[in-house]
Amino acid sequence: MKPPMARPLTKFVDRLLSRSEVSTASRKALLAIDAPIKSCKARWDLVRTGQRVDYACLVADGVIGRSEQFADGRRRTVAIYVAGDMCDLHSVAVPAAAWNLTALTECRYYQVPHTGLHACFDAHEDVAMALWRDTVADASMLAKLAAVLSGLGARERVAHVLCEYGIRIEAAGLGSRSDFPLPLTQSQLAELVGTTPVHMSRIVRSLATEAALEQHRGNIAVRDLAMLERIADFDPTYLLFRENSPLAGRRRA
Amino acid sequence: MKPPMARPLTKFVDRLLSRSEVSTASRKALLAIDAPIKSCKARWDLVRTGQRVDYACLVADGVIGRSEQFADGRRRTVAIYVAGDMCDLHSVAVPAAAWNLTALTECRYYQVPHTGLHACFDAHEDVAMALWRDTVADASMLAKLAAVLSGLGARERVAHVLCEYGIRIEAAGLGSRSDFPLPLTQSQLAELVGTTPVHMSRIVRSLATEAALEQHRGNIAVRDLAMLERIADFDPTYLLFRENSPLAGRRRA
DNA sequence: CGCCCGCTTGAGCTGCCTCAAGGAATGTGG
DNA sequence: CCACATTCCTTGAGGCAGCTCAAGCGGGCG
Repeated sequence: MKPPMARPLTKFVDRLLSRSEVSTASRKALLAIDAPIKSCKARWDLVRTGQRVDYACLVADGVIGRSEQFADGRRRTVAIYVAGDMCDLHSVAVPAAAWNLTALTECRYYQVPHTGLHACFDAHEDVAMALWRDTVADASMLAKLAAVLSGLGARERVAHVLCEYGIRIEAAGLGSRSDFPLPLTQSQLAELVGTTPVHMSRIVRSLATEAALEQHRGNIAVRDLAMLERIADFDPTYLLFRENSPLAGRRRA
Repeated sequence: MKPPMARPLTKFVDRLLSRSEVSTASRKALLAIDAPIKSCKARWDLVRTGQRVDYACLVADGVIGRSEQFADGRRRTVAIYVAGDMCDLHSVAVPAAAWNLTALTECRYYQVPHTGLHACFDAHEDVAMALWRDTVADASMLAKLAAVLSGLGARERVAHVLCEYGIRIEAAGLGSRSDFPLPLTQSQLAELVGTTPVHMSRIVRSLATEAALEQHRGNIAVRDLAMLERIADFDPTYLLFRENSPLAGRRRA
């Protein structure tokens, strides 16, 4: 099996470009970074709370979740990352993790050395801003999730997560927002939206009729996207895509 | 009334130092930034969604909340900031706000020009890292809140918020974690922990007996802090204070 | 004084959780 | 190829945490 792309950071650079301007020189520097690729099975912890890392994980394939664990062992997922996402970019600034990264599906990922990122960061001011901006986007998604968790009912929360995921998948070029792969288990989704697996099942059923969801072997097709977005009260502004992008938000007078 | 300190960023620099190392030269540069001070009454929106700003708000006095608004007008608060916090540091990287900043009490705050921060950021590498690190800490609190909101009951959520707030107040030198000012309304707290004001009232009562809380004119005294922390399953690691700090976490084998 | 705002208390309703069991799909060993 | 385990989804029934609606109460302030 040959590597999926010659330059590990290709997809990540695309991601940065969806939010920031980055000069050609800076892009070259980023693409020059080399990073070993790893793979792991579902349920594997890539990083554990307290662990000190000297690389950041760039998802190449599969879905990775960031979770917090309570004393009794229960976990809650607070973010999910797909191909092209650098799921612990923050680790460059804070090497001792205060979170867990877990493979939610079988995964491949690059271990991008901090040294490489740091060098780019120092040498190219626009890279520093782009990385910072991406960190902010990540935080913005967390803030949104917190708001959604505290303010909406379970059905609306699920709808919201689906909307966000769809757009991000589209941004990553892995599908369209109305038809995309979603290789997660209902239990895993439940852990993300703060419900139980049982209730999740009922919600999915109800959304399936209301927004005309169709599921086929790990994929989701949304026939009535407008309805889904209305249920979720969804506005993609918080994803911080560039204003000229078709993915940017439109609402808010 | 004379200004509370000659250099607007004094407290902010202290804040940075609680998480990062910053050289004396860099500190001087930060302290040299000048910023106008403003004041406003409770309920005032300092920044609204969609607004474009060229300054960041540094809290001098009072409490400011970051909130997300739903289509029906309901708001949920996802973060609160006290004196010394730069509550939209992110705006340096993302000038178009995707959030609201609202004064929860009467407030004074500095409008710190982005240009000044940007200049420091460019000239001093350690400032860039420190700012990034603070952004990450902010995100870490959001992640924690999301986890707490989705995983704990209302009573536990309130306990958690109190623990976090207490430590942050202590870090800011405004009180101790077991006796601190909390000038927020029960309705405002409810908005932060995702409950209703009515239920908030009952929770406060129950915590008051369990963890021996005492309230006296806008202040809270926690007689049984250990109990409160146990209820909340609280571990301050996620606040990312320096490891040698008395505020850093200890748990997690 | 009277108004408004924040807190409290009560009573009834409901969204969601819990517990429990059964079924489909996939994998594993004999 | 079949017996069996495991994982995931589904469905039902009962219970509770927390919401809603409604009313009363105290304090600050015009």
